[in-house]
Amino acid sequence: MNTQQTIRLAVIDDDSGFVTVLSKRTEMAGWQQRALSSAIPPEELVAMKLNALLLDLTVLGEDAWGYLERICATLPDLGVIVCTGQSTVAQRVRGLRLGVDDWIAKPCHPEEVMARIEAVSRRRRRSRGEIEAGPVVVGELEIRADQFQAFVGDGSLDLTRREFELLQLLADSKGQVLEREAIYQRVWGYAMAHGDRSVDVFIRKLRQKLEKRSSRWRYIHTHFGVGYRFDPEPPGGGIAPELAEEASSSMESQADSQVVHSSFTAG
Amino acid sequence: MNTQQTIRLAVIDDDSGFVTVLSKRTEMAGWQQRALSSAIPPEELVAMKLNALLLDLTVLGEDAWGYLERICATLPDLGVIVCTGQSTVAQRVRGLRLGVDDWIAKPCHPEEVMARIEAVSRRRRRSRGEIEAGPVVVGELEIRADQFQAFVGDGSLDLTRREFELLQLLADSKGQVLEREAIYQRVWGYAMAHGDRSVDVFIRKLRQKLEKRSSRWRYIHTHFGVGYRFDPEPPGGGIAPELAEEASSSMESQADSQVVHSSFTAG
DNA sequence: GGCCTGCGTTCACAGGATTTTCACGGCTCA
DNA sequence: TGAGCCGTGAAAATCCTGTGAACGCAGGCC
Repeated sequence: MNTQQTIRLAVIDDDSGFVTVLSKRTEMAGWQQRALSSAIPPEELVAMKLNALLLDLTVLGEDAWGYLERICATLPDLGVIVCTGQSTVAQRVRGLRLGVDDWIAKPCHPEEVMARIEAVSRRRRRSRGEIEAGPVVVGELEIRADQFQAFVGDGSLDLTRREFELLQLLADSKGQVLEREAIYQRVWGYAMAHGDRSVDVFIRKLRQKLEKRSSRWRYIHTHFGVGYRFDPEPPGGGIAPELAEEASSSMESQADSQVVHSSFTAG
Repeated sequence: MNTQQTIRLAVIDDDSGFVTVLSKRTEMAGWQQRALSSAIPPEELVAMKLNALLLDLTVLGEDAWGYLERICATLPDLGVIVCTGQSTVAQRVRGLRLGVDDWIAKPCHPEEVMARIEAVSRRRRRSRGEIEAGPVVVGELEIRADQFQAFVGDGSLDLTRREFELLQLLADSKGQVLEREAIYQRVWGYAMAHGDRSVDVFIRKLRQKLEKRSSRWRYIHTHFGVGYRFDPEPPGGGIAPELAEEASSSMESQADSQVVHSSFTAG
């Protein structure tokens, strides 16, 4: 089950011997490694699309904890591994609670460091779902990821990049309620800032382009206080609004909630 | 967001001193811990619905590696942490590559062990796109934490956020009597003000949406002067005690029918 | 370079949905 | 039987979402 994965790794460490030895091994393993001599803003790390970040606390200097915290908050999907020569239990606990994934004591063997990076990165396999397959069809909607285009019934939708990625995510998670934070995380690639309304705005744009008439939204449903759910109503959907409420439960049981929950058994 | 996560942990270790100390801390943190003296089949672990498994390799004896491999294959969503007194780099690398998430050297500080378990669970959860656990099924009720949705028999319940979180807590504590303070603490995330009736109001809302009208409530039972208990079975003495114990999962039986009060660490 | 255009982001506000509070009456238990 | 507790309906307060519009930025064009 352990398919070889290509890992994009950045190392922040001034111990050039260690970095050199490690980079040789990672290169042999086919990883992409980037050596950084000092801390760089989390925003720049976002652009690097890393799987993992290995850093020596001593390089960070004064604001090491603050930096760690910003990193973990901004890039919750990034595997963060700290290595230090000396550290106390309290420090390690603090770091791990802050969001660090692993904490290694130096001196350490490159092979073990790599194994730990792999362990931490294993999760990436599934999280950023590989979405290359054939066209996705949901109701009257058809999404062609390869062509970067979506079609609804008669014509093609003219979607911008973000709109398309959002739609793709929604359609890919048909039937599931997605939290705003999760949407933002997966479409934008980093954590949502407090008070950010971008998701809402893009949902509106999508709705405008996607849905015909608007007594009730047809594809994108709001879950108050939570997020949004993408689900096409049963075809032929001429339910009168006042009847809809009565009918909804039985309706949904048939069409709506065939939502497969493959959740636990990933087998 | 909500409070810290409740972790369901099993420990396979014969070092009773270590296990005892750890269990005290985990209990204080509100985790559910189960101590096992020897390896048990992966299938039985599945039933425990664990977040994490902490094990000492030496307890496993001969077939330690085979057992580890089976565990990791059968329960890909379980966080596995190995702790050993002595180990070589090769052993650690082998374990980590096999699917083990973290490898800790003994002696180790309980607090750090817990922090590492948290880190591993956090990561596991993220990898599934914030999926907490598989669908929880209680009687005719099914709760999908990942989707913020609950289904009862024929259709899906339309629950608000608080309602859902309350239901989730209740179902997760099936059979236990929960004090109002404890409920409030764990759903709202902070202490309940004197005279606050919010819990009662939300219990009513849940009952309205959950239960068919009948003389007695079917799922949520009131314990006068104490709180509420969630149980699809008839209250008190519907089934014989020994059967009841058999029926509930082994993890839950230990806490079964005992009052849980608000001994939660604030913050 | 300067201008135009399209895109993504941010802001403010109104309308609604949800949550909290309150009052009253029925219920439980000593 | 009485005091305290719980269920309930509804008002009040709070919070969330939909929406229009403005802003800043980058790329294309003259």
